[in-house]
Amino acid sequence: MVAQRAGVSPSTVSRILNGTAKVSDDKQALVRQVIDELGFRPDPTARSLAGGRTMSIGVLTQYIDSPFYGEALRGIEDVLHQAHYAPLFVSGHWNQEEERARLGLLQDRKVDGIIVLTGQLSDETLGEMARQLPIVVTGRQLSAPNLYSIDFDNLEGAGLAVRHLHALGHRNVAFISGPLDHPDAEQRLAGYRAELERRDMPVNDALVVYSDFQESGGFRAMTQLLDSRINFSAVIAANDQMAYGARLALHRAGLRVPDDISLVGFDDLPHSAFTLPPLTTVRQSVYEIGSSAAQAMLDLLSHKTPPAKLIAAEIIVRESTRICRR
Amino acid sequence: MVAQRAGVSPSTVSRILNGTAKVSDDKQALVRQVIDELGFRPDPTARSLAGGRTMSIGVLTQYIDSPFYGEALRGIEDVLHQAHYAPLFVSGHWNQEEERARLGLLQDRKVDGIIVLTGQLSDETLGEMARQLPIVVTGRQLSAPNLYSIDFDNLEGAGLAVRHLHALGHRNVAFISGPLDHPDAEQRLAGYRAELERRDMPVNDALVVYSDFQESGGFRAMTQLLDSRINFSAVIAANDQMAYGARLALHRAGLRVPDDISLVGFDDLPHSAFTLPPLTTVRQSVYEIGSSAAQAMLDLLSHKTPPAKLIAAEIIVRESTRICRR
DNA sequence: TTGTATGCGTTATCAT
DNA sequence: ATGATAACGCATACAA
Repeated sequence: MVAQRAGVSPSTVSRILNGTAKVSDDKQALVRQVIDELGFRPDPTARSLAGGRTMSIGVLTQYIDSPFYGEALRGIEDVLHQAHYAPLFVSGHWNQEEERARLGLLQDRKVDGIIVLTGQLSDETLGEMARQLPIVVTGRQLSAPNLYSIDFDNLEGAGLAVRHLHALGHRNVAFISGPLDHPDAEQRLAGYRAELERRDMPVNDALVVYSDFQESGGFRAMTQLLDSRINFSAVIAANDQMAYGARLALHRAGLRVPDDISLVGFDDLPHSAFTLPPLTTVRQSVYEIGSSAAQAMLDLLSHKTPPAKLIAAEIIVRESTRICRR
Repeated sequence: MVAQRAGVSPSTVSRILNGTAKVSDDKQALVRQVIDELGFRPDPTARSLAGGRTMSIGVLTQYIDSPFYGEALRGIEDVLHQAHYAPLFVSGHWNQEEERARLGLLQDRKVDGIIVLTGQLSDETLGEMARQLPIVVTGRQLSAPNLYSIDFDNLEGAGLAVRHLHALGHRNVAFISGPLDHPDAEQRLAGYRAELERRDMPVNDALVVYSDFQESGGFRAMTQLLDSRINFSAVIAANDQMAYGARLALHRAGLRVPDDISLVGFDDLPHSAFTLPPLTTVRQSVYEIGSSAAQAMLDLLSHKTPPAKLIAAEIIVRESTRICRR
């Protein structure tokens, strides 16, 4: 510790930096002066070894370049940074083994807590981990000590889409689902079905087709729907990316949106306001789920109980939907 | 070191783990066995303090959710992970001060090297930092000891776009540029101008309009171009996002793409194959710039000289361009 | 080839 | 209120 050039002991300096105990004002001032004369910066590495806290939070995402979760990462980063924590991002690639491995890496690096964005780990695994360090997880609804979960209101979101279409007079509404091992996909599909029943609209398994949340998958799904010759006047895609693909497939088939078919997406990606036609879609604040998750982590870290929270959905009506004319 | 339950000294274990020196095969085997009996994992935190290496590489990006740089992050992550390094991502938000601050954070955390994705720092600043630790930077062309730069061939990329349009008979080609303090923007514009001159096409400042690399900015830029009543049959946008916005503005103005106006973008974002019409665009492998940057960092770390590299561009011809019929 | 001793920069536990 | 000292978990220089 170069700062004992101030003529005091290392511990005194440490106390000043951390506010651990009272230090007389004169020494306080002296040390602070020496500190910025020398441009001294405490070494987080050593701090971790000694103090046990690394001031970093592990964040398990699936793909670091996911257009969907990207905003959540930003929310996490913003909130954490204010609290002088640094996020450590790792990717699980929707693969259980990889998720496990990366989580191990995070534990090795002694992160102070872990935020898990969805993923495929079992609730038990998460519960066990929570005994080691605080966990915040999205896309689930479970609670355990030291574990906090926060989720989108996917059910409501999908319901909103159906309601909008229903109000426009649509009755036969198809659904392009994501992969069912993906919690968001499963919930969105459930929300669609529930709302259909609530409104006495036809619930028909043939109206549901499964895909992969990608543009190309949406294209294939739409093609499949068209080929099946089933009757529908509107389609809901479980995310915007698939909606883009579906929209192109419709175009290739000579069908116009929204004149022939109404289309609604899910997520409201930045691009969606600029597609042709601009896409009607369900928006959930992905940024907010990130920032709330980070805030919850901060709460957990200071032994406060974070408030329960469900991120609201809203429907953004643009030009890809219109009154059903059949 | 619990592993001295194997009856050997801590140093021996350390040697085995790091391959620092020869160890007899029998002890080798014994220790390894004890290691995974105990499920022992070396603590990176302590390793850093003692060894001086943190096995982590700082990555300065601008926005963690940038649709453009996202793939680069993935490339970095993939390569680094194989070499047992972990990336530490921080965002500069296109703001010099923030970039500086975040870089400071990285240095504090004792990263072994830093990868800078573009940004606004001066070459000098970077050069100085390179005296402290290895730096890899994209979007510049500078060389200094311990500093490696890698870049897209933006000039060639823009040239490719012009050449494609020229071959289709277009002569009056407008250009929607990004902000000029952005290196990529500046180079792409220069490439456009150079190719125009090379082919004796009209170089007219009124054909160039400046924007912000966002969809909304592309919309405004296109509107501005249309309002100016200048004559052009094709437009190049300096990135795909602005092309999307421009495309919508064209539609609002009752102009068809490609029938009335040809449009080419830049970046080939995943969405671009699914827009209406699918977008002709210049592709550069962003993933590759990430992976190459990471590889270069690894080379620097092992005191090898990374090969000079310029990431090639190619034009992806889809349906937003066609023969000029004026 | 292997063991011993020392140090990395800080926090924490004692004393004082 | 402050200082001395141990400890964090490993790497490394040196000795054997």
